[in-house]
Amino acid sequence: MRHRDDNKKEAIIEATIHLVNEIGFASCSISKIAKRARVSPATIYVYFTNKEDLIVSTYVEIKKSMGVALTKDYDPSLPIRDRLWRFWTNTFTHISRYPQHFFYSEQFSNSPFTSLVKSEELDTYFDPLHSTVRSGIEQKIIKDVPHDVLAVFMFYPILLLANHKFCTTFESSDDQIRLAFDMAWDAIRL
Amino acid sequence: MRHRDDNKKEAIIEATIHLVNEIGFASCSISKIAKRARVSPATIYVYFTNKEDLIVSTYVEIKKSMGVALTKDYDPSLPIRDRLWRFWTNTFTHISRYPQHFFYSEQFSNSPFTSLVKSEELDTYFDPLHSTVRSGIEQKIIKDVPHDVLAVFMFYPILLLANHKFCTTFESSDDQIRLAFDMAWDAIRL
Amino acid sequence: MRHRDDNKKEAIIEATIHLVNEIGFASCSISKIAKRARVSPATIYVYFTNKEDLIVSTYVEIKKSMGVALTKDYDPSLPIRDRLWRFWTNTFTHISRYPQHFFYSEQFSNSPFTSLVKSEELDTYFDPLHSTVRSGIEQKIIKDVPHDVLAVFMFYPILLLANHKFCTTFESSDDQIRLAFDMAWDAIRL
Amino acid sequence: MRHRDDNKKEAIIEATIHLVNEIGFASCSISKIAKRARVSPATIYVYFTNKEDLIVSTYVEIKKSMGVALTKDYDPSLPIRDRLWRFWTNTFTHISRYPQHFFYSEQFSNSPFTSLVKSEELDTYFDPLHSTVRSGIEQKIIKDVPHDVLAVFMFYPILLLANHKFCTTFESSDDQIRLAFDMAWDAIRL
DNA sequence: GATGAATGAGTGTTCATTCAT
DNA sequence: CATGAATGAACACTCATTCAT
Repeated sequence: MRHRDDNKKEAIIEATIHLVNEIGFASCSISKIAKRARVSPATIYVYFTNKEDLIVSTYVEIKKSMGVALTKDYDPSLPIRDRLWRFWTNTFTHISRYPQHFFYSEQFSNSPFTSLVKSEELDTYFDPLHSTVRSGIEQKIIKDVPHDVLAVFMFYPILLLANHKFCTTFESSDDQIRLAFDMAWDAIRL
Repeated sequence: MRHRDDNKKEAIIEATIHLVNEIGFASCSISKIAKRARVSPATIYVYFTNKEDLIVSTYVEIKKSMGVALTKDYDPSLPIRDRLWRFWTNTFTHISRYPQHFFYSEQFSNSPFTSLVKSEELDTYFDPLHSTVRSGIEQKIIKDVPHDVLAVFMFYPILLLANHKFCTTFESSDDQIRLAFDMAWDAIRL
Repeated sequence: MRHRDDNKKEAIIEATIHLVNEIGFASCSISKIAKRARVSPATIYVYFTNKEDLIVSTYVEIKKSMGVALTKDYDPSLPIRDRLWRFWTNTFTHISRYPQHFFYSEQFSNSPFTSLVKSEELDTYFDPLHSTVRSGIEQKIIKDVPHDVLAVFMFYPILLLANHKFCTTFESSDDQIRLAFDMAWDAIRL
Repeated sequence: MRHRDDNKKEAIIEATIHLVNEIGFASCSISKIAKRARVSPATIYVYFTNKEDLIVSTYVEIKKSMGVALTKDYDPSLPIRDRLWRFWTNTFTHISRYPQHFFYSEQFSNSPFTSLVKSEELDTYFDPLHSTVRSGIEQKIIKDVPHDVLAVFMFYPILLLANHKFCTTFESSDDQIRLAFDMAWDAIRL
């Protein structure tokens, strides 16, 4: 018996991401994905139970790798602001490197598929962010508002700035990234 | 000859918006919309040249009415911060009143259809925002960064906060709205 | 009460012929014809009971005008061969002048609509041909075979030769027309 | 994996031919063909890329088998007239055996689809005809006119005579076939 | 007479999925 | 494991025709 070919699974996921980038979510069909990944449509059903599973799994994969990238050099001994700065720049670097992954997750987040993701499964990857924010609040450095409100000013801006559909003028130069971070920091700091 | 029934066109647009809210953009088909609007699928093609036209037109309609709502009590004699505050609260009020319109435009913005909107056509509706930001910068009240970067901290946050998919804890109470505005203001003010 | 507008009826028929030439029989729809004729689809139903009627009537119109053209200078006092020669050249002249009509009738003849034409209605227009052939046989100048077999060699060749789909090399020069007539004459003469 | 069922492809082609005979080219839809062939409409797209491909392929298939039938006993050592006689009778035999194929190709030839056939692909099947005509001309037995003009008198008459829409009186008796051949021969011989 | 609105039935085609190999 | 064949259901869209004006 042959083993499951992880290359094949990965090829399918990569094909999904690229196709979504090229033709959009709605026009993305199993057969097109199969053609792009150079496998048979039936093969996709070896690795995923159905289209929904493929699309959600692809998202989860993207989010996981993003979580890993964000927190790769997490150092709880650093000051709050420096820790946040690292998250900020790591996010930018990661998005710049994998813009297609970013675009996919943007489309996914605004689709009804979102509700199918078990968020606990992903949350652990972003624990360092939560810890940092939590201690920031405890140390009276950061405003004492719910985490998701803070996220609106500290993390979503990166996604918006990196998205050329929304921000046509923003260039990911070091200067601009630092400037935007200062704005985010001004928003959340006490 | 029968005369054109504007109610019918509106019914089609409303059906589109509601369906997108219920089943999402991708699964939204002409025949489902027709059923929802209680017209024949063929009738949709009397009012719109094709599906794309229907979807884009619906978005434009939503955006226009949003623009009108935002700027309805625009008063250029007010201080910058007060003007922004009005935009902020108007947006919240409008989104709370028409959450479905809001959800539709969120999905639309993250779809490949976005590129089909002639943005100039809509821009005029949001001119007061641009003027306000511009004079804020001139008066050295607001940071001198590109408008879309400012928007990331001043306008998109409202959309995110109002979106219960992203912010599960945020309640649109007056207190919270004011608090969030303060954060936005801290981000952009000099 | 307005009178029936013959211009309008004619415009519809002309539009039908031209459209068939451009996009073919199968793709020819009432609404396209209406657009081409600059009338409303509903107007077509003022002049024709349905699509079938329109298509058959158009064919009949074409055939009638062809019959008239063929026999316009019919002179029963001329010798058989000269009479046939006039039919022959008249046909060529007419087809060259109205190639679109010719193409339409070719498509029509090979469709199941043909069976709907009351051939007697048209036959009278071609009586001179039949008389000529009949006296040719009686005078032992033409072979004594059924008229439609004679037609296969004396009349259809013109249609085929004039049809550039079948005959790519045939040029309607006087020489070639005379040469082809000689061949036809050789086939049927005793 | 299931293996491709050639019977299925043939069934689709046969269904196409028969339907065209029954209801005509224009009203022939994919779903009707599918129903006739007892397959799903989708299955047709396994074997043909689209409707056009199906229709053209069907024609090419018919033409090929006709070419083979015409030239099956081709013998270049026979006299010109005898060779032509064989083509003539072979054509008649073939058309009588497969009248539906004949009717299909007549309809096809007068449709806009004709232009899609790569004629070179088919020409080779009819090479013996061209050789025969060519040597007939060289030997000064046949008139020195373009091949397609000769075809108008030597080959198309068969199609017309066999077509009961055009020739209602012609019976495919040996006598009549021989008589018609004599007429054709008179037309082209020197 | 003339028309644009309106539609049920149909178009060609693609879909997600299953099946047999 | 891997696949091309096969399909019912759905897709966006157009059809010929009728209706109210």
